[in-house]
Amino acid sequence: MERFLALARAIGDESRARVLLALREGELCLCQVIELLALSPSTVSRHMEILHQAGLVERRKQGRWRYFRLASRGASPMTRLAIQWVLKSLQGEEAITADVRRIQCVRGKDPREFSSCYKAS
Amino acid sequence: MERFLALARAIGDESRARVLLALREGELCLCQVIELLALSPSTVSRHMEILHQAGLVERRKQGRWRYFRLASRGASPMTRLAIQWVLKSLQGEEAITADVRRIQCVRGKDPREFSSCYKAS
DNA sequence: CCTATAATTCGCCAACTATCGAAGTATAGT
DNA sequence: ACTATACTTCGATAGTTGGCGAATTATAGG
Repeated sequence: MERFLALARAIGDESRARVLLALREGELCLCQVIELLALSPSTVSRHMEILHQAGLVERRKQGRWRYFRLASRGASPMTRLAIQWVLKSLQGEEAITADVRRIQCVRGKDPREFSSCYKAS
Repeated sequence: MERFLALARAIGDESRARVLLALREGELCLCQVIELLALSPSTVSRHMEILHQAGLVERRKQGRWRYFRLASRGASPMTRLAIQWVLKSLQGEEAITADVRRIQCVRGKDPREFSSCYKAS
């Protein structure tokens, strides 16, 4: 029950829900999420910690960067149900498609390249 | 997006999640839910209002009693996905099966009969 | 009418949450 | 070593949430 409530509460925040949808297209590092949400690094770090604690995202560290991706293989059934629910429910939402568009230009790029990329859009 | 967040937040509370699972077996009136959760009437009334605002439950008034049931036919796809998610995720949880057992004795009965029924278990 | 029961509304309080900025850690490049 | 960038941790603060009891409304039955 506690695990389920942690999932629901992690999802029930607009910023975190947006991150989950953004991660559907592939992993992002923290600084990319910071740009996406336009929140302070400390706040975003906390959001990602909550998503990780709930089991919704997996993390890896590479050099200076911390990358996040949706939990998938290896995740518990309850976690996978939660991810499927949020993806299915929010797919097509205007706020989400706008995020996907804005984040397009930094997908897969080396973090050192995209610093000026967001300012344009 | 707001509607989705309201769904997630409504579900992300232990008492409200328990109510949703209890309603799976059929409608309950407020006083039955009060007994089930062992919380004050005002608190439970507020919980049910939140579930109703989110679209998760429908209400009807009959005499002195306010009955609640899961939203089903007529509910939006987003709402139905949320209900399916919580039912699927929590089915079999110990806390839930205990609730189902405790509430068995008042299912369908006239509310005037079940006042002493809970005290036994 | 009067009473009892069911439910709602309101105001209060304690606990939790989202946010920030400041300070600290970690890593890469010079 | 020094600097710059990425990230984390901590403390403060404003806002939200969940709980209660008291007061109110609604309905049923003497």
